[in-house]
Amino acid sequence: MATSLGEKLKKHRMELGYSLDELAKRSATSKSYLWELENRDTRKPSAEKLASIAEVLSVTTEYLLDEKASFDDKQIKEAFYRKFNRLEDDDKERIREMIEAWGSKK
Amino acid sequence: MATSLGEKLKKHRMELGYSLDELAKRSATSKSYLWELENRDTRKPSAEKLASIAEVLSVTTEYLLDEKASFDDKQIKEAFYRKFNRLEDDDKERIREMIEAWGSKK
DNA sequence: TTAATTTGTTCGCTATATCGAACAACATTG
DNA sequence: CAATGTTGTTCGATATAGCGAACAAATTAA
Repeated sequence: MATSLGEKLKKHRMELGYSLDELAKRSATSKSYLWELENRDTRKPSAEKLASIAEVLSVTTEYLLDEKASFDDKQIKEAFYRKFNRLEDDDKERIREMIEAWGSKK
Repeated sequence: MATSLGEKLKKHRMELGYSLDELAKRSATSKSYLWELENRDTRKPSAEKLASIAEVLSVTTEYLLDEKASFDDKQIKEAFYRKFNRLEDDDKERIREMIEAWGSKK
């Protein structure tokens, strides 16, 4: 199952239906460099770039980097939380309230 | 509490009682580059390097990268996380959608 | 069909990541 | 004290990260 960084990037990008250009715009990268990351396994992106891409793809950098890592729920949840954490404070608060309310409705 | 990458690296290295040279040998880096990472905040290490260092320091790359992250955030995160996970599936989905939407506004 | 638009690919250039080796400051030992 | 070892610091050299723009292939519009 050992999937390379490039394969993972491509897979998750396609799953979201993004073109290289689209992903480049959403993350802090360029189309051409994304292509290199996907197709040339000699590339070593900076932590910043990779984190930026990982966020858009809703995965963790750990998952992207680890050749052996499989894409399980933990990865998704971690990424989910990180996304939540980047919201503005009052947006966070509203989400918390919802979770609170829905969590006790049963 | 905004701690820079350099400050965090130094702090955790010292806590382990490692010299620059020692950390360089244990991770896949050089002494001189470690010094630059700690003292010049213009450096942007590759994901590989950072992951290697993070592993030796027993911290995550996410923690190292996120200027705002502090250790005590973790408990809060865990609690929130568990609560969210206990929701029903479609409630989870709605929350996810909101985070997605609010996260990409602006 | 052809024209226009969207995608993926290549290429050359500049900035910088990263190293080894030299140097400085300081501690330790005899 | 001098000698030796251990840290931290600086610097020049090299490889490559990462970009924009040009090009090619595919898709959609007309």
